[in-house]
Formats: sequence, structure tokens, C-alpha cells
Amino acid sequence: MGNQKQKWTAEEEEALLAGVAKHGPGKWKNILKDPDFAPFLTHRSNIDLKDKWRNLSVSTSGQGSKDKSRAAKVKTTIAAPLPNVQNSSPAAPLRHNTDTVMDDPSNGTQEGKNAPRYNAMIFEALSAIEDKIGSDISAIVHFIERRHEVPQNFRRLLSSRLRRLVAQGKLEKVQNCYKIRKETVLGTKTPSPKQRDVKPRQSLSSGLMTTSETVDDAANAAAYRVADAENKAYMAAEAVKEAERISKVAEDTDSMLQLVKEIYERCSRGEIVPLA
DNA sequence: GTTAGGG
DNA sequence: CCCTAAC
Repeated sequence: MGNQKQKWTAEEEEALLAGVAKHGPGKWKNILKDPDFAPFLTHRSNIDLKDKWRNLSVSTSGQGSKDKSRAAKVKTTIAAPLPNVQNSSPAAPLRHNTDTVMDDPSNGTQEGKNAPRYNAMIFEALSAIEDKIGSDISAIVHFIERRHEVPQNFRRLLSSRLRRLVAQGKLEKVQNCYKIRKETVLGTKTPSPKQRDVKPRQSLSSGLMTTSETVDDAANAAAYRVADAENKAYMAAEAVKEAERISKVAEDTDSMLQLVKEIYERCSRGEIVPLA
């Protein structure tokens, strides 16, 4: 009766990933205290975040349980010494650094640690530009490159990650654009015997409701507004941060700061700003 | 009080 | 998910 086996939903994972991408791993309390992610993780604790992150890490890197494509490892799990590997595996970010790349000494065995981090970056980027149909690989790469640091072959890594995410059903690829897959309204795997409070994902009536605003509708609209404001605030925060970095380089160009301020105000007002 | 690791 | 040790 006690434990309800609180299942982690896509929204919670998304919030966790975005929080890690923004604050960094190990700052669970900060993520939980962040007003943007707090409403999504109300029933989660910092310990839960940590556990989930750990499980996610081992799942993403260690190929979870079953691999239908390739032959599964019969004995050794991941202790393969890999004597001769000439082929560049798409899912294995091998480092063939012959030149002077940024080879971090502490980045030796952390394949399983940065894997979900890239994942988080992807989710972060897609969350920011989700208003559109989707984002192509170049846009995502560009966004992440601005937000975080290098790798060179990051595009290839990103491609692998995107492909894997699509295979997992967490992402959806249409044409050449990727987007975050919402809750599939399928009837196959939707037990959810109980609804967890109000769900901000309900399809808002038509976007504008008139005088008949019941409590439920009001709460629904409020939830939607919060969710929408979250994206806008996030974009605004991104713009502000970018502006801060630029302003540090060139303090004379405060005109951009003014522009960003305007954008921020507009975003705060709820307007949709192209941000290009 | 929070985080990381083991059960 | 719960417990415990270290910070």
C-alpha cells in the first residue's frame, strides 16, 4: 500500500535532463529548487533525481537490456578490451585523436557519464526551439555548440544519440527535423489507472475560453500558461545569458543588451518572439 | 542538510 | 525505493 512505484514519465525525465543541462550534474537540490522544474518534480526528491540519473546513465550507455540489432553479449558485458577496432561504431564514441584535440585526461572512462549529458543537451535544445515543427541536426548542433563546449565529432555523436532516441521513441523524426515526442495517445501502453493530479498536457480547448471558466478549465489554462511561460522564460534566459557573454567581450555594444531586454520583457508578457 | 554509493 | 557514509 505504501510504495506506488512512482514511474518516471517523459515530462519528469525531460525536466531532469534539462535541469542537469542547465545547472549541471550533482546539483539536484538546485534543480529541484528551480522554479522552472519544480512544478514538474513536485513528488520527486533530490535523491530520486540522483537515482534516476544513475539508472538513466547505465541504461543509455550500457544498452540497457536487450539489443535486437546486434548480437548480444553472451558473457562479458562491457569488459571487451577491443584489440583491433578499425570500424567506427556509430554508437561508440571512440576517440582516435591523432592530432591535438581537447583530450581530457579525466575523460577516459566516462562514456557512460557524458552520454546522458549529451542527451540532456539534446532535450534542452529541442525544448528551446520546440515551437516549430522541429529542428534539424544543424540547428541542434549549433545550439549546443553555443551553449556548451566542443567536441569536434560532436555532430556524429549527436547523430547517433538522435537516432537512438528516435529508436527509443523519446524523439520523433520527421523529414530532417527532430522533435520531442509527446505522450503517445496510444492505447497499448497507457495503464495509468490513476491520473496524477491535474495534467498540464491536456489539449487546451481552443486556446481561448470565454466566460465559462470553471475551476478545472481555469486550472488547465493556468497549467498550460505555466508550461508555455516555461519555454518562453527559458528562451529569454538563454538570450540573456548569451548577451551577458557577448557583453563581456564587447561592453560597448549595449544596444544588444537593450534588444535582449526588450525580448525578455516581451517574453515575460507572453508574446511569441521569433528570436532569430 | 546534501550528495554519492551500496543494498 | 530505502539506508548509510562522507562532505
